[in-house]
Amino acid sequence: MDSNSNNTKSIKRKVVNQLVEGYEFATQLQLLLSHQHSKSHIDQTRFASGSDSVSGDLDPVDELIAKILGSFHKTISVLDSLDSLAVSVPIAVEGSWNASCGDDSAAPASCNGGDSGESKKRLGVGKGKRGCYTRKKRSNTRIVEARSSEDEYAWRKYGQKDILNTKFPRSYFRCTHKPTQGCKALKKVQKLEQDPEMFQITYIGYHTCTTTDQTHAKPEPFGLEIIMDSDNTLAATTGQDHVNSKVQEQENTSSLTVVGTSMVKEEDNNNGENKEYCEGSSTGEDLSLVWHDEMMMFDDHQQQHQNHYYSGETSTTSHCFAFSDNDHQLSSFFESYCL
DNA sequence: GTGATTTGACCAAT
DNA sequence: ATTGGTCAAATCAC
Repeated sequence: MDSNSNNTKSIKRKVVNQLVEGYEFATQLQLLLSHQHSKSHIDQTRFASGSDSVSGDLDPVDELIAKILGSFHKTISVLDSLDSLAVSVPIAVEGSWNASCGDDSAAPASCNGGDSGESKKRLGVGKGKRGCYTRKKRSNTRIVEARSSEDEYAWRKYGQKDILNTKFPRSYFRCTHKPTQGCKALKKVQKLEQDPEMFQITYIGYHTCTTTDQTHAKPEPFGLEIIMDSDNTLAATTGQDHVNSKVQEQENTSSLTVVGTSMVKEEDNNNGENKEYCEGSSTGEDLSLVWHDEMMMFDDHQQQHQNHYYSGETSTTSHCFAFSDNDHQLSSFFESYCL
């Protein structure tokens, strides 16, 4: 166990280094972006013309993004090795995920063999599984406000419901790949009453599918602004200056901060199936993806999409990284780093 | 014919 | 008891 802890220390050191590097890149990127912004270098055309930059000009932004991603990927692999050491890595992207682990996976408690026929299956059809499921607390949710409910994932609607005191119904989606890959990602979409043009999208869990129709994430409506956890406490914002006021209001509620963070997109490929894949067990991969996402959002941001993002992952406000309190070494490091 | 959506029923959490 | 979340048959769209 001792060698293990030594190992852990050195790995953590590596992690810190990588993250610091990422942080620096991110800062640079932030500067760049704000510059571009002030030059009103907003290429909406890129969005309109269906994607990919007219990219003759591989601008420094792209370069930086690549660096950042690289940096985070390194981190992830380090964390992975940590994981394989069976060391409990507290770096955990926040949240009581473990608590909610088993999430969907857990077999319905009372539904199985139960339901010995009888019941009130008025719809007959001996399936006897209707409405049969166990509801769990899900802490790993991210709430987004966006102009469109679309994103780069393929979702399948499985329900709609009128919600008390709300004007618009809420729609329920699950990943299209659930049947084939056991992907457990879910999302709920509901129009905002104040602004019916906007949708509040709640993402629950992460994609475990190796989905590829994620084809170069078309610059969909995403453009991050706020990231909050399911409790509505601020979790992250982009590093942008113009963090919208909503965020600011929330800011004092968050103690830890991070530079870019947000939701995870490209899940870990430990395909849900057998492993309960506690969504968010955060082997660190989450983090990278998170970052990747964030970058996309930065990009989108240029398109003036004012979407709000909340997340249950990591806490953040603007410039520092933070980890769950379990990892004092890291969090204190970043706290001081950020001061 | 196949896959996606709709919709009412069912169930768990509060 | 109420309400949100899920199931799955029916229906729709391609």
